[in-house]
Parts: sequence; C-alpha cells; structure tokens
Amino acid sequence: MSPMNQQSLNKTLMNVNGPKQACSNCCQRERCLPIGLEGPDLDRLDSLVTRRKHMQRGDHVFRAGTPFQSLFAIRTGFFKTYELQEDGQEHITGFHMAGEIIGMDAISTVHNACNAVALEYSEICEIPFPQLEVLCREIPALQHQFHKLMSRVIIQGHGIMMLLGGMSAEERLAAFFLNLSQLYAIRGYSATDFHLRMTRDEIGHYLGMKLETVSRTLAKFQRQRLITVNGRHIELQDLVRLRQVMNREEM
Amino acid sequence: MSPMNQQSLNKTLMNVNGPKQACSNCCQRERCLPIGLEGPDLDRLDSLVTRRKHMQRGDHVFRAGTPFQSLFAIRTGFFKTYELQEDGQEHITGFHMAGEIIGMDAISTVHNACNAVALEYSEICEIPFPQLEVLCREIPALQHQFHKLMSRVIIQGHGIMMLLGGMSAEERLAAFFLNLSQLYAIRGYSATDFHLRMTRDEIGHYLGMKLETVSRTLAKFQRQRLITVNGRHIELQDLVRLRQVMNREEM
DNA sequence: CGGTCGATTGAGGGCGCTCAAGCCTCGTGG
DNA sequence: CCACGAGGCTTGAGCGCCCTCAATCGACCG
Repeated sequence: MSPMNQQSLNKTLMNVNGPKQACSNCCQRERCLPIGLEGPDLDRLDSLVTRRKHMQRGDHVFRAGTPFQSLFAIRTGFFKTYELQEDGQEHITGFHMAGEIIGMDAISTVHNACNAVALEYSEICEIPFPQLEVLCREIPALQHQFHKLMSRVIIQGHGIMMLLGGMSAEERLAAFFLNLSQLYAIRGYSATDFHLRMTRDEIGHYLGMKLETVSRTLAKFQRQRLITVNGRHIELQDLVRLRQVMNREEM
Repeated sequence: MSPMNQQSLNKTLMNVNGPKQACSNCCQRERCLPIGLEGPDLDRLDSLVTRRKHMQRGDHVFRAGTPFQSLFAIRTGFFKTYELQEDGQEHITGFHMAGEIIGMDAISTVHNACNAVALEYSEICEIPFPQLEVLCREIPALQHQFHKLMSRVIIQGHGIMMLLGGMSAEERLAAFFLNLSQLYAIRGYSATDFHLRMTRDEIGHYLGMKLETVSRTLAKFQRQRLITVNGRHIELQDLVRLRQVMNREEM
C-alpha cells in the first residue's frame, strides 16, 4: 500500500468524507442507489451523502416520532426496524443488510414511523431526502433506481404477509432461513453457513411466533438433519429438503 | 344542467377522454396523484392519462406475469390484489378503493407481481409509468406526491404485518372493520353502515384466517352487540368497544 | 327445479401459546 | 478469584384458539 493510500485510509477514519468511502468505491454500489450511475452523476450522488456514521450494536439510526429528513443506506452491518404496539411489545417489520435503504416508510408521514437499530457494528450513509428528490429530477437513472428500491420494499412486504397469513411455524422458519441464505449468497458470503445477528425472540417477533416455538422448531429441524444449530451459528445442511418444508411438500 | 353539460356527459359515456373525466374534475383529485397540482401542471398529468376504463365485477386490471407498463388509479369502485401461491391458493395482498393507485409493486420486476380484479363496477385510469417518471422529473409537487403514495403502501403493509403477526382472529376482524370504516368515512360514506364487497373467504385470505373463523367471529360480534351482520351488509354498533377489542382491552 | 355458490354452524383435533423450570454464557463487583 | 445476577436459550406440561371436516340453508340462475 502506498503512503498516499495509507494516508487517505487514515483520513477516512477521521473524516467521514474521505475518498475511500465514496459511493464510487463502495462495495455496495451494485446493490444500492448508484446502480447504473457513472462519472459526474455518481459524483453528484456522492456529494449528497455528507454524513457516514459508524454504529455499535444497540445504536439507533432513527426512532419513531422523530422528524423525517433523510434515508439511510446501509454500507455494512445488520439492522432491524420495529414498531412498538400500544401494549408495549415490539413488532419487527424487517431485518436489513448492506446495500439496503431504510427509512422510506416515513416519506408520507413527516415523522418516522418506526425505529431502526443496529444489531452489530455497522456503517450507514445518510441521504437527505429533499436533496435526493432534486437529484432524482435531474438524473433519470437515479430516479428509476430509487423507484425500483421502493417497489422492492413493497414486494418484500407482500412476501411477509403471505408468510404470516398462510404458513405454519415450520414453513415460516424454513422460508426465513432460505431468504437469509440468499441474501448472504448475493453478498458473497456462504449461503449455508452463517451467524444470526438476532435473538430467538426477535426472530419470533418478525415471523409472528413465540420464542419458544422458534427454539422448538429449530430443534426439530436439527433432529431432521435439515440444519445444524449452535447458538446463533446456523448451518443449512439440506437446502432441497428445506425448500420442500417451506412449500409444504410431503417427503 | 345546460345542454352543453348534457352533451359532454353523453360524450363521456362514449369517449373515455371526455372532459368530465379529467383529473381536474375528478372527485378523487384530493386523494390521488394530483394533490397540490394546479393549472398547466394538472393538465399535463391529465394528458398522460389517455385510457380510462370501465370494469365489471370479475374483470382484471392486470395479471401476474404480464409486462408492467402502467399504474392504475381507481376512480370509483373496489378492487382486490392477490397472488397465487405454488399450491394454488390465493393470498390477498390488499383491498383498494377510489383514489388509490395500484400496480406500484411491479416497478421493480418488469412483470406484474400480482393480480388485480374488480369486486364491483369500477372505473380506473391508466397511467403509463415511463411517462409518469418523466413528468415527475418536471413537476416537483407531483414527484413528491408520488413518493408519498408509494411510502403509504409500505406503511399499510407494516400495519397488516402487525395484524397478521400478533393479533387474534377477533382483533384482526375488529381492526379490519375499523379500517374499512375510516376509509369509507374519508370518502364521504357512512362510517358505521356499509356493504362488504368481498366474500368471507376473501376476508379470510386477507386476514390470514379461514372463512369459517370469519363467520364465527362475525356471529360472536353480533351476539355481543358490537355489530349487526346481514349477509354482506354490516353495521358497526359500538365503535368504542370495537376499538377495545382491537386493542386487547378488558371490558 | 336442480345446481352452484356463499354463508352458517357443529364436532373434534392439533398446532402453537402460556406458564414454568433449568441451563449456559456473560459481565460485574465483592 | 469466584459469586452472583441478568439475559438468552432450551425443554416440558397443559390448554385454548383456530383449523378441518361435514352438514345444512338460502339466494341466485340457467
């Protein structure tokens, strides 16, 4: 590594606008807003993102009720978004990984509709929304990509609705793991061997079941040699049969 | 009514581009895309909507798998959107009334992700999506309103997820009626007295329960004098207690 | 008038919840 | 260093909500 690069790397740690953290250098640029952007357009999007933050487990990106001003792109790490019901218990609306944009639900509400919290060390990029809209008016490719990302969130929601509305606990959990598997694979991690970032309770709140049921179902899967469970370390042993479980196929 | 108006009304029935059906005259303009638009901007949006269709119960607006080209604004009537699972049974992703835009989920998928079908006589406006994006680049107010509408769909999804993930059959049905009540009230209809457009089976598929459970729960609500049921005619007799049921409050 | 479709109601059973006990891993402080 | 508590996870026993299966009824229609 040249002295110059070393210098800019050090600078990155101090100044969050260092070149190492530009969109153009970001390993998420093929999953995030910049898809299809090049040269000056990419630079303009870059200049929009003035704040990149490091977050520890438990740090909140935003909380329900606070004013909505920005979207947040996940650079690295893992987040959950959740809403608190009247009776105090939380419902998790989603888990989010690198490349995803969170906060879109607040566009229509002035105030944030949900809470977003880091489940491990993470880095996020703040995207001031009014300025993003301005840029979307000037860069058609950015506009379209933004619309596609919003649309994807809607479709994701439909998927979870189908899961919650029509699947048994086993089917939900199988679908959950297969989905996680795919998300990791897309990002270049192992599709069959990963570490859960969330507790059993959080999985339960996401999938609409109690933590005991999550635990019991995991044990059953392990007995059937579908997966290996070791605390939060999960190994998917038989993707084919796991898919059969998800689709209610007899074995 | 003047002869002139009579003439244009007749023309409307023949030519779906008649002035009577322009956005500027539409009774949904305060709920739909045109919010905040005036004069020439409104006219430009109007000229984008070249096809307004009349639909009978059972007519499909679009089907899953067909190419995505347009969004559809509901002028009058009632629709459901649904997806077919692998095992053939349908899951209803939403019921939709006048002023809503359907088809946004397909923006990210090239092909339509779900089916949309009219549940009664309805009228819709087709909005070619690429041209809407062009117009959004030129009219900031339209752009923002469009983003707000997409965001609202995301939030709606979260609401249903909370319902499906954490509520009992009674709570779901109470929430369903209270939501319907509000939607009707906003549109100037009675908040306590309405006609269901969907079957018990469809309510069940939407709320994640079987039609027998829907029927039984309706009967129970009726016994408790919370509502009056007469086929598909529903009267909400006690909104306060219905809200208590939804929120799990003891009575 | 039979046929279809939607709705209601009953009987019985199973999945997942509730309540409870116990284990393990941490981090903290005596 | 170990004691201790807290939080996360597992496992068991029992029960209740909702599903399944089935019969019946009314409305509508060819």
